[in-house]
Amino acid sequence: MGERSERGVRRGRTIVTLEEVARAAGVHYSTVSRALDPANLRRVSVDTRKHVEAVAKRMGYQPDMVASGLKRGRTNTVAVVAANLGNPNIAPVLRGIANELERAGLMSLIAETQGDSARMDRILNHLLSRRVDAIILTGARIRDAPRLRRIRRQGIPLVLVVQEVPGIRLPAATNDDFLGGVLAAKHLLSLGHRRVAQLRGPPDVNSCMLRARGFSKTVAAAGAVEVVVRSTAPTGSPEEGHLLMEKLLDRKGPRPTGIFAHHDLMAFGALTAAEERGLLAPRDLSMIGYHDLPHDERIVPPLTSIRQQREEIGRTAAQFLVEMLTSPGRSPAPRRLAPELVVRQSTGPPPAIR
Amino acid sequence: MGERSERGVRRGRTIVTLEEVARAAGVHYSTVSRALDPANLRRVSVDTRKHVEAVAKRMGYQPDMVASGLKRGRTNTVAVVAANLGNPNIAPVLRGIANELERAGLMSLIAETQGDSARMDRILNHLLSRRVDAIILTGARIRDAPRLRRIRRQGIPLVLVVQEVPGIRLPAATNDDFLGGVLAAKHLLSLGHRRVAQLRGPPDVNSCMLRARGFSKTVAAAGAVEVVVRSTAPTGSPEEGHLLMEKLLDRKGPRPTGIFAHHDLMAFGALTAAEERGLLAPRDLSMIGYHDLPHDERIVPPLTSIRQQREEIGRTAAQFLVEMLTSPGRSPAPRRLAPELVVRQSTGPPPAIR
DNA sequence: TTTGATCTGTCAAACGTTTGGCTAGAAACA
DNA sequence: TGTTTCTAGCCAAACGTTTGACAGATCAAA
Repeated sequence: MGERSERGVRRGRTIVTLEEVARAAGVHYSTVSRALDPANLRRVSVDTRKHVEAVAKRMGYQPDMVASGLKRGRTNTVAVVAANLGNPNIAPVLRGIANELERAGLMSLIAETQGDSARMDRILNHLLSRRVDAIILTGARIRDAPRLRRIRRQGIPLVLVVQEVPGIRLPAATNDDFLGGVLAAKHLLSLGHRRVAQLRGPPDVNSCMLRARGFSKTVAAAGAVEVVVRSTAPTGSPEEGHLLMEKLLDRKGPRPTGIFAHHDLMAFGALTAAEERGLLAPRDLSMIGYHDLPHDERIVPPLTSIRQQREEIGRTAAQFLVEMLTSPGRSPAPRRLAPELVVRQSTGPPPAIR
Repeated sequence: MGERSERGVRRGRTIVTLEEVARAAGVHYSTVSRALDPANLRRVSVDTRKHVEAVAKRMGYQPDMVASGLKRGRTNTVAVVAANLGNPNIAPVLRGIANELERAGLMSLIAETQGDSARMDRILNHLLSRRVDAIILTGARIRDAPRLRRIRRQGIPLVLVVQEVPGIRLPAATNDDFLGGVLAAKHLLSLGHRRVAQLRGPPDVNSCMLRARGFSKTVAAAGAVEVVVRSTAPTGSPEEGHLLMEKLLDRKGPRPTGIFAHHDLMAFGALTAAEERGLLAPRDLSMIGYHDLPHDERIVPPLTSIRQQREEIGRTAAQFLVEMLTSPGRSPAPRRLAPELVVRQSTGPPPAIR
């Protein structure tokens, strides 16, 4: 084995090793290792264990998880890769994940891709290189499929959250966005709207596609008319909502009275665009958003929206992961949690029948 | 050295090691290590380097940063510990940090304390155990001082961001919150308000204390009257703003006409509370918030607020860190970046002189 | 020819753990 | 007493890198 360092200082940091604790406790360092490892109860007597624990505590011993990780091939760390931390939707999901993982003795560390594929690649490579035990990916785009396949081939457990990616079967915990679209449509239809429209999110985002499909299908089944306006920009910003709403209002023919915006922020912008033409909700049109952001209540008019079980979605994803880690080979089936309609004042009966 | 594993699979993960690349390339594994390390240019011929690189690439070699970290005592990873990722203020700061660190070849990984001291301790211990190269802490509370001293004693570079902690001298990049308070006061005073009040954030948050001080001092210097209302709850939520505003309006005597809320969300709640009593901004009172959140424009009335250089604050903190890592022993002086007043429609002249 | 010097590359010892194997002694059993 | 079975603890080999020490070529200079 050879000589071991006596200094206890490395790169300016005070570091106390097993060996040093062992010397102070008068036992072999492997005994210290066992004494401090709850899984190794049988190999060390109660007295020794107590003694070693006391010495370790006194010396401020902190196990080196890098060394441990190297030996064990496991780091007890899970990486959560998020697309955009500015998205107010994401924090509760991350919290659900972190809390559930902590219960399993795992630590979650978060990285942000900033919606940039190149950065996502760098991050994923780094994390693989770091030998994290698993990866949770939130906000994956449809175009990320090849990337995900590559990761999965490495044999590392991978779970999606918030966004599924069609064409690649991975454990995923998401909101049931198809149902979300259905709920939005049903609400407008039940108020009497017969001419409706969607302000769509980006086509590369699976959840938006699902919302759109759920909405359209429900509208069609009821025999109502959907006015289609193509989405353009890649984000769910107020600016985009404004733009799409203008496109919609610029169309010839009778204008739709019920609008479903795929994102609350888009709804904000759309409401502004409508107001600029003298159209007020809910008098002249009804607006329903998506996500139930914290400010929906404060804006005028308070926005009807679709609420998701954000924390629960995160927790579910974490549970999937723990399941995969404890029984390798398992691959839990994707699960979609039901959203809920939150009615506020931005929706009402259409002007005709008022 | 002994036999090395031939399998290339560990815990279900396909892992290719230096040794395997070396065997395939027909050289010693130390040569592979050197060939792939840009710092070791001189020890390996161009031909060998090219050959090794090709083989490594073909085999999909990914260096094991756990092993490397153990040997080098450095992981090229910086942990960013955030109090609350739901705070819309924080994402741009994190982005500034991540982008600046990436330029220095460092990766930032984020953990969230959820405002819980016990969790913060667990996270910090874990990170120290992980041997991260440095820690950036955002949103530290005043009561965290002992905790921070403990970390610093371990010799790990530690930088504060967004919040300084009085009584412990650490490199920190923050908004100049004293100046923020001054700006808010000056704005109200210049509109003609002579009777003002603050809806304060929690006293355990240094930046709120600074805002309060800057505001009070400026008001006093101008000979105007500040009506004091004690803060109660520990968060900057709309509910708290609502509560404090009610407390303020319940007081006897002439009511203040200019209100400075320490957080935009508090301002939202306060506006609602005022409206419930028939008081509208800016007609009956002026409201100025803090943080310039994205929704300030959409609410009614659009909120006058104080804007910070969020990304720049993050970048500055990261620069401090890089400086500390490259020249150990250095401890950059705290830096406070100037905020900016953003005037919207929630402020105007007081009713008396209207 | 010797003597260096310069390049390339190999050897092997770490880094701090974990863990199978081993052994000394105690306890149990015949 | 002799044999077996436990128990508690030590020994040392890994885990995959990095890196100082060393050595075989090659080449130039003396």
